[in-house]
Amino acid sequence: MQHPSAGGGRAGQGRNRLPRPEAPRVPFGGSMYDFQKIEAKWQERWADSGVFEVEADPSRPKFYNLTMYPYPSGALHQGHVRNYTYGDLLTRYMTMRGYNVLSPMGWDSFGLPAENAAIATGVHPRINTEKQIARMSEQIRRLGAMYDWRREIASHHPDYYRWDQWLFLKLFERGLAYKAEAPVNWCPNDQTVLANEQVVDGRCERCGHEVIRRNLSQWFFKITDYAERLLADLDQLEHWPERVRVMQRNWIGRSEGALFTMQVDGLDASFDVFTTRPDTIFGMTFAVLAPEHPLVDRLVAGTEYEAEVRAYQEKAAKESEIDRMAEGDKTGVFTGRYAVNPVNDRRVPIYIADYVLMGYGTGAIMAVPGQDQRDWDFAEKYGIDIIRTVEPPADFDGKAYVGEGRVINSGFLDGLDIETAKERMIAWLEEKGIGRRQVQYRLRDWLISRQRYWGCPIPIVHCPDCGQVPVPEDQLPVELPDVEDYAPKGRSPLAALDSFVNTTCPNCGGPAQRETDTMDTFVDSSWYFLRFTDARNQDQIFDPEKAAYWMPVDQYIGGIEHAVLHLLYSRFITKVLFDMGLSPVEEPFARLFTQGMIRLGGAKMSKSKGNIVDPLDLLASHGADALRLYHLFMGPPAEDADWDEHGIDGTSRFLDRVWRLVTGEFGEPTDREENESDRAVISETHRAIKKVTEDIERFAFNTAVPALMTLVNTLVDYVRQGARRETFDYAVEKLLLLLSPMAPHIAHELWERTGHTTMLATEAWPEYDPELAKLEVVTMVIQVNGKVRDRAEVDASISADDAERLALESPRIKEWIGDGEVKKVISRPPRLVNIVVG
RNA sequence: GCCGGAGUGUUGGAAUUGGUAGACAAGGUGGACUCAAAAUCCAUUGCCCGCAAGGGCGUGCGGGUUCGAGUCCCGCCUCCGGCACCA
Repeated sequence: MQHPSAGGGRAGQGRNRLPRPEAPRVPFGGSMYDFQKIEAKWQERWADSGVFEVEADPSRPKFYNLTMYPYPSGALHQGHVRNYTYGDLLTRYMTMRGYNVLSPMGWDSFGLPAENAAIATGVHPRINTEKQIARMSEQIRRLGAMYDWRREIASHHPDYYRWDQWLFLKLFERGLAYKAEAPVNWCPNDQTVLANEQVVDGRCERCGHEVIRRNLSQWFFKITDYAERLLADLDQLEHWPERVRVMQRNWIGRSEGALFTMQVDGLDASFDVFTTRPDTIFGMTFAVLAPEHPLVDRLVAGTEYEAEVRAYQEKAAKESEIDRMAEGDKTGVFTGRYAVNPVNDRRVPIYIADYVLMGYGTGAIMAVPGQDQRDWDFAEKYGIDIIRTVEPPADFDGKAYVGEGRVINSGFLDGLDIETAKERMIAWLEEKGIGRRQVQYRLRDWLISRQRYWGCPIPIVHCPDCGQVPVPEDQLPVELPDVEDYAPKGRSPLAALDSFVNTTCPNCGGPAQRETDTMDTFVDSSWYFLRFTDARNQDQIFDPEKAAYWMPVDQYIGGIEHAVLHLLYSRFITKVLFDMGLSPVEEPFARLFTQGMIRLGGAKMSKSKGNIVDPLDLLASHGADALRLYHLFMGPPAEDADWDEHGIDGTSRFLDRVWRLVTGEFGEPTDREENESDRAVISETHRAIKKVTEDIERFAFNTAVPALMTLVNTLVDYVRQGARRETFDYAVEKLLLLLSPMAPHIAHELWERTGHTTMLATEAWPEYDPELAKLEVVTMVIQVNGKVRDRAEVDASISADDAERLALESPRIKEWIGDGEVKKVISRPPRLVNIVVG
């Protein structure tokens, strides 16, 4: 079973496994160039040249350009095309700018689709996966997207996942990986547990099935230890989209408040509560425990309330998240016990209710209906007292009051503003030793074990005597064995394989059993960008020196769907590796770009909806350059875009015009004297260089393409009207340089056909001359009272006075002024003069 | 509910700092070429009035600031996304 990159050969080795379709396209007239042939030719040349194969070289400026590595589904879709088109444009552009550009590609190749296919067909996921990888890498090559394929990685390969296991052991050593029993999210369809991040609206992020809650013993990564750093460092990520940072901030969910202990009246028991409103403790009229709270049993054992409480607990346990939230109306039951409010010794009833979640804070709350709408709803329903501790405004007619105001009914806090009262109360709690200041996060630990086959085995041995024993590093990788039956039965298929499970304890040598769960595939992807810096290293996860040169990723491009999944996990793991002294950076991705989705008829393209526009068909009918160019042209890269079936015809026509322009079909230039029209062409060429360069820098590819179209339209007119050879050749040369990152095949072919012996990809990006780029003559608008009434062609360097004079002399303007009085003239040469008439 | 983003021709979109609204495409219409069609080329294409010259209106809605607002401010509406019984 050959790893896709095994042998370390050049990209050429795997090429052309799929036959290139014959050009079935109805060409636009007889002049259509043979893009199929040209694409094949240049893809081979680029691969053979090794231009995009790079090494760390501290003497040169680096640019690490990364697109999110794909799951090898076997079929390239438009989202991939958009992604790789943007990425490749930058690879080529930055290469021409003189950077040492690292652009690697790999495969996120563990995961459920391959395994589910295996269950259906009986074919081993490895066989399927590697077939898909071969197909997809071929398809990516056909886009003309260039990568350093020598660095190709695939997460299902033991050379890769042994470092997943190594990483796991390092986290285990540091106390950042632990196994614990907890209520977890279980997807009955995928037959596995899920991390919180992988549950969306109570449903499995993958398959959409409703998730249920189960108490299971699972492996976690302690990402909560890094909550504060993950939150604080978001501020440094100024080149990330604001909305991704907001999503992560929301997800981490930091809140400040106080934690304090309440005694249960008449029982030697207490429980802690967290509140963000310590200023309102005097208003507490009841307390609520989550149904799963461990204290509940003791509260009700042997009392008349026991039966009802147990019934409620069972009901809550059975309900899915969706059911719980759908109910709207708050429910709960009284436990028959009272807690003592520490600030005034008031006895308050203790309820259990499912609106209090075991997973957040302490799983118990003080309830202050006067200042909390949820508590108000509950108090109203169960007839519990309501005490306001913040004075609402006179005109307030709502229920719970959560706004600003003066504190009332609160003993020593009365009269204070809320903020001061909070501080005062925290100080009081600390002084009395019953509470303290507390920062609480919404973020939970990352549940990383999965009860599925096609993933990285967790390198732990369970020994009856020694407990959890890590597999020694020199015994890695723990290889994923072949199994007969992939179907999950509530536990990993590996558990059925005695030869895998039964082993000896690395510690005492006694009989022991292997952990049979596999790791979440997001573990694989949380450090792959570091592996790319040193992908073939057999001795280390990566060489820190190489990582020091390449990291951080300068530009990361991918979908928004990973805003709080992959992008949060990667930040966490990078910080851990930083703390271990391996990663040179704490933040892996300096710049992040999240591309919009491609839709068709307003809906996301998907196989199930049957609204797929297959890029492979377009590669055959219009070619890679036209396809790439249309993706660039479609709209702002960050925004969703609707696929227009005619759109690619437009970019295809454009390329055809370029071809005919350069090959002389619109006319041949001549050797004549230079005149005004030649200087205008030079000037426009420089403006195009300026525009395209600036637009690429600001990720405005959708306006960079029109800049080239405009230049081409001008050059077509120019050559038809009799171009001067020297000027024409100059403009065409710049045009091809500018076009090369966007439509590389045609640009390279025409570069060669215009007599260049160098490879376009390694030419320097053109510079523009600001003087030449200036317009000599511009259209100045003349307004009267803000309305355009006349226009004049003026010298671009016209003075304000001259512009004003010219405007006032215009016969049409004179007419508009009539006998009105000119009160003011605003002269903004050379664009505009506005005459204010009273 | 809280937070973030967006509303511009028939369509995708452009207008980077307040200064010609609609670049560039797509689609439409008319024409040239052709036996015909495709392709290509030319013209035209925001709405209304007008034979024309020209004029009026126009960037979700209502106000405001300004000589001048798609752009800035205030108040709404609609859509998209995130978080949400998180104490």
